[in-house]
Amino acid sequence: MANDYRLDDQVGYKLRLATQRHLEIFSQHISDVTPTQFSILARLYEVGEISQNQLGRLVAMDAATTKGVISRLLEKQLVVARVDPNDLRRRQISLTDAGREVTIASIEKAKKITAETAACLTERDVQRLLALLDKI
Amino acid sequence: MANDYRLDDQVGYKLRLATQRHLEIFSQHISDVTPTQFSILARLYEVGEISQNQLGRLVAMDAATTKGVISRLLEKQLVVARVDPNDLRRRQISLTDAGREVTIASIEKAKKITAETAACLTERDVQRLLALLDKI
DNA sequence: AAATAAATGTTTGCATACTAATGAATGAGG
DNA sequence: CCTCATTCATTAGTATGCAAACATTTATTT
Repeated sequence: MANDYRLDDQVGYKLRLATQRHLEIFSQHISDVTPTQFSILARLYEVGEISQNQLGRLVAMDAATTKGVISRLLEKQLVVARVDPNDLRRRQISLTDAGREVTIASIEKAKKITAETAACLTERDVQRLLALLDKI
Repeated sequence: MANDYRLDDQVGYKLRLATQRHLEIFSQHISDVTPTQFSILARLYEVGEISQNQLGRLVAMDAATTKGVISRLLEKQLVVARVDPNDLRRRQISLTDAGREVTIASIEKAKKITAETAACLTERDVQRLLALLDKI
């Protein structure tokens, strides 16, 4: 029966709504970069200079998506790219000074974002949610 | 300190990964419509003929996004649109016979998708996850 | 060494998704 | 009846995100 199917109770639908809500909170706190761009910056801050595709893999983005995100970060002069002399296929990406500043400042704000997103949840709820999302 | 921030432990990041995984599972089972298109179809199946914008609101999409989704469903001839004679601004949307068939068939598949997405979760986990996502 | 395979990055095309601006139609109040 | 705010739909612009096709470079195999 198709009549006992409730869209509102589906995991995929709820995931979209939760993501929607989170993106809204994000943009209220951080306006200079998008969530996706922030992921790249935060990861780059963790690992230092690294090739473009490898960086993309570290944040679970495919090469085409990564290309676009990096292009926009290059335009904003938050990162720089240079060809790897040891492997001419690779573009090594690294943070600029401005990029490092934005990243550090954003990380502080991101902590508030995570807190606000999970405002209705207890600490245990958050851990539980992360664990459940992990299993998917 | 920015050093105690772990991207991998953030709700937003995990939401993106979980959504990614779910979209992959979805496309493996249902190839004729996208998850977004399916949401529209499923809701339309529930409520019957309704105006385009109102339908969009019922699945939490803004007018611009709804417009694109409906256009593609019209091209596939799964829905039809007619101007509401009582309000010339409105486009009333409804399922075609083909659309109804696709919707019913997809709902059956969607049940499997939800099951597979939550394969690593117990029934209680799923309920808990839905409740947690709801709170966000 | 030559042929083959694999990895890296780019481009194009399609589908979401949001903001802002626009135009048409409606309804409420004066 | 007329104005004005609101609603509805569309359009343009920006940003993800994926798949597929491609060129370049590197690694492997024969």
